[in-house]
Amino acid sequence: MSTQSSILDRILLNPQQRDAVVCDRWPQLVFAGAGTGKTRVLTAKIAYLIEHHRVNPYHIFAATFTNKAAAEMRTRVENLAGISCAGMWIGTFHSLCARILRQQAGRIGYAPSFTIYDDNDQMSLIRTVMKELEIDERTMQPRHALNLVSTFKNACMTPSDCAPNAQGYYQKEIVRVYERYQSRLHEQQAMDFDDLISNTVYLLRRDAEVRQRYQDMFRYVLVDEYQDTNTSQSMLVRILGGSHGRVFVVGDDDQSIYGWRGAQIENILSFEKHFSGTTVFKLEQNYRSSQRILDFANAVIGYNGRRAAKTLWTERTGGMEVAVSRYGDDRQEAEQVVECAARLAGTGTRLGRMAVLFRTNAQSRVFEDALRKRNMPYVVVGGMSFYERKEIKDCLAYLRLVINAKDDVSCDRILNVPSRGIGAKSRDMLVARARAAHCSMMEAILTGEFGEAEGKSHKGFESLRELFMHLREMAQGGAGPDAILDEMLTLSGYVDSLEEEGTDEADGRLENINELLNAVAARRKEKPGLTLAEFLEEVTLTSDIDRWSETQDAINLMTLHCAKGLEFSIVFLVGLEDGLLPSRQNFDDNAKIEEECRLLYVGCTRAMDRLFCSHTDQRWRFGSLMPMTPSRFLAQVPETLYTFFDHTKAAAAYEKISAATPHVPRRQEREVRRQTPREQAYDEYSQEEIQYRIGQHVVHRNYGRGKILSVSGFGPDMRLTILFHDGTRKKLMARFANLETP
DNA sequence: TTGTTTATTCTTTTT
DNA sequence: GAATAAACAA
Repeated sequence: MSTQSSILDRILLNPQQRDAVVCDRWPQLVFAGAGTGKTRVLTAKIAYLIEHHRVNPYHIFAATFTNKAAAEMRTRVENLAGISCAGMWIGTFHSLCARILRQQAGRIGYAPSFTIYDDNDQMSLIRTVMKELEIDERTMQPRHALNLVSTFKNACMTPSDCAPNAQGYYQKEIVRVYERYQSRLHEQQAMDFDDLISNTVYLLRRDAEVRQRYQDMFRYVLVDEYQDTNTSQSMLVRILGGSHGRVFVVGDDDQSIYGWRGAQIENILSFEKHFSGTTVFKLEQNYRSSQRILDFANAVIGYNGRRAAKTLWTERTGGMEVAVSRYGDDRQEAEQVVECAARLAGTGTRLGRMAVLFRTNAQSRVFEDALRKRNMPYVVVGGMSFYERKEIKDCLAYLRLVINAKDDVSCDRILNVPSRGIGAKSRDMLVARARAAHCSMMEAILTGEFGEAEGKSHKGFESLRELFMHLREMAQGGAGPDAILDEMLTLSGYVDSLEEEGTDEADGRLENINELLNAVAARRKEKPGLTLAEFLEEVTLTSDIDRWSETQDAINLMTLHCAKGLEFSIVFLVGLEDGLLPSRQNFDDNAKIEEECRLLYVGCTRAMDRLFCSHTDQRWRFGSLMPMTPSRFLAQVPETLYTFFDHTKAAAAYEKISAATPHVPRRQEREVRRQTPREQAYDEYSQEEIQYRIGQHVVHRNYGRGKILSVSGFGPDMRLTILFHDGTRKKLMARFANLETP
């Protein structure tokens, strides 16, 4: 790092960005509209502090919402300031808090190796709690209970804080569930996502010594996406940064889309109230999108009333028109979007720079089908991630139990997987024994507490005891996660039982397990000292988007939420219909409708060069065709800001959009995503696949003439529902039905 | 106790 | 239509 060159010479900043970076009057708030260089300012600020103000990197606390954003910040600071950021406090709120809590676990009655429960684990726990309290799932939905518990925690309210405010039977029951849920978590040495934040806040509030320590340590507190912070997160920022006031937050109220997760848009709108003497900056020059796209996006967000005043502008005047298309149904929508993408790929835009964005994960399916049909490579980001699969969760549960024998949720999960003759009855007996001995299920197994249980289950318990004795010994002996996982897979019989099954599904699972082994090994290579505990924490706190990178040349399919913070040359915004965007579930509440509008705005502002919006007349939902109307957000965009294409009126309109996008011969492209054996089976089958359509008339040799009501599945799994002339309705496997067309 | 069939609810969005 | 839970058979 040369002494005469300043950070400001090495990074290009406009006057507003520069003002924010060099400002030394704290606290500071930056309103950064979409595509205005938010990350650039944040990283420049850190580099500037380190280099110009000679701030020790370890005195900086920088929080983001995704690991991806954190990793990006890290590497950019490293490049800019020419230092290594290893060990620096740059991370997500959750991982930074986990780090503090592991250092201080003893102070709040936890072991440093506490387990982190994800959404799935939370659900299992709340279910067992409700069962214990004898609350019927029909009177209280576990999902709803969990949401309320989460709301309490986000506001840093303990069960005893809630109790006095609880009115009526239902609320009192909820508090009872919360109380029991929380004590079970503690007994099992586990914390859920919300606990990571709220327990840190409790710790810092209660323990003056610890508080002092971290306040001294974190002399600068920086936060990205401040509009997404919830109450506990803003409390944390206030505790850490409030005393010295050196707080720097960046955000955009127009991109607040996590209200449903407790985010308080008020945190950014009234930041100045909490932090007196705040200097406010506004970044309004957009470097991402063309003028046409920006105009369209601005019109969309204009639907909302309450906003911090700002006007985005760009030097990229003109650009291609925004297209709004109407399609007959979702299948047509998918086919045409894919066709359009293929054409554009032929004119030079790489598929990796295109994205299809939708409101719900379920919408990805039609696009996957359409893309697969054309042999085009695609990546689905989010949705059911690798680490959410059953077999992977099972493996992780085993590993968690090795570290933390108090984890009953994990024990429950693997107790009889693979089956060892321990059914519901034996399980209940184990739980009863454990409770009598004041210990956890696994602890009871390890001490042989299952006693003289007769028959099959005794053998099962005994094998579990041996397995875990062995694995725990390995872990204590310093064995790495890869070795422990490998040993567990063979000794538990997990692999054997899958191999025995021999079905395509079991093969797929085995393959996934293999991939997990590879992932652990790879991670271990990158970071040789990686402990089992660290690996598990990494896995639970890492999401699908964190691993996403644009290097693959495949079109990206993801939800609007997932797309935040990303940019693409070409964006297809699909399913812009009332009930979907805005979601029907948010119809009742105006604040929620406004959040849906912001969601659409986020989607529009992802596009750099071209934006294609679409809606359909009919869409398959819940297994039947539902009539749809265009989104109310589209209705208020002036028609001059886009070109409308009606694809329901057959060829004429279609020709028009074809002309708009130059035609190129279809290219055969290889799918980047690895195919599972199951998918290969489908592909092989589809070579000779017979096409069936809804409404098609067919003849069956036993049942006679009939009409196809619905088609489900594809390949060898394709099923047909057929209404026969005698009025009977039958569901048949297409490949066995031997249908003829009359 | 296990594996199969039937009934039910469900879809927002995720660290 | 799909995934899951309860119900049922073996």
